[in-house]
Amino acid sequence: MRIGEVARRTETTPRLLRYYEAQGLIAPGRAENGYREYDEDTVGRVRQVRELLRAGLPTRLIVRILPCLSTPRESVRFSGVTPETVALLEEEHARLSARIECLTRNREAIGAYLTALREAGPAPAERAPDREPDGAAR
Amino acid sequence: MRIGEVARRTETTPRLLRYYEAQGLIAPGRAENGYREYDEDTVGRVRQVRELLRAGLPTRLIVRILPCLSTPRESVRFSGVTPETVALLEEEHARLSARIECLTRNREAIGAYLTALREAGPAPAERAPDREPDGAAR
DNA sequence: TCGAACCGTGCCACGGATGTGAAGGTCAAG
DNA sequence: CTTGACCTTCACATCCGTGGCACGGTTCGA
Repeated sequence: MRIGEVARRTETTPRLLRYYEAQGLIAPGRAENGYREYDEDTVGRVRQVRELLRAGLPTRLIVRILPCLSTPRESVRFSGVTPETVALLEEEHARLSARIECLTRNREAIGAYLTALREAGPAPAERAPDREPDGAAR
Repeated sequence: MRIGEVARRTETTPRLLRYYEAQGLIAPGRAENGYREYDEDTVGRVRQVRELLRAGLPTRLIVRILPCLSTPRESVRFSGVTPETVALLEEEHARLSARIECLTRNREAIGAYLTALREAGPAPAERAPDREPDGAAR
């Protein structure tokens, strides 16, 4: 598969795919004519990268955790794992946990606030009930 | 309290506090001589901001959710909440959920990988079993 | 065979985010 | 007066994601 098709299927652009390659996030092969040659997996991989980026992870980090996530689980390439790699992963694992915890705490705070709002008075009799009584959330 | 003390107590710098102010994250008063005047709450607020930033939230977002989180829960200032604000909060709530979900999924993938590693062969008879048998995480 | 569409490289630049640094002036106190 | 904390403003650095342009090679169909 060539770059254009991958771009279409991942809703990105060739430009961005080359950028990701430069960042070490994907590593396509090359055809004889110099064209990049992508396999099927790339599409999923790119999607995962994008998802992680949207979640706020920097590419640096993604580069490091992706190898352990993307390749098929079956083929156990546990052989080449150095203790350093393990330490790195454990560190990232902890980092992610901290991040998740923080986000969860704050999400819950927002949730609680919203709940309180709804209970305390959806319309303080001010003059409001004029629009459609049902508030379609966006 | 002046900027230097806040900086010390939040482990930041005056520079950064001015920056946060420019971003709308804090809003100190001013003394007659032009010096910024911070109240006690600022310290906690700054800490929370930093935490959220570390968790990967952009300041834009923090600016908007912070007002609902920081001020004391008792004094219910539910009065001035427009429907727009509520919608905004709901949106952010959803966004946070998505983010958390994504991070959780990937953290678990890392966790699973690590577990598999440990089970498959902590040391392929190379020379390892020497450290404390219990792995204190981190 | 010719052109269009595609791919390649390299480079420059923008825009926003999070900061940091430095210059130059003011204020308060020893 | 000198020192240190504070003020403002301009600039710079980095990262991430993009866009653009130039310039050349490849593929494919009319």
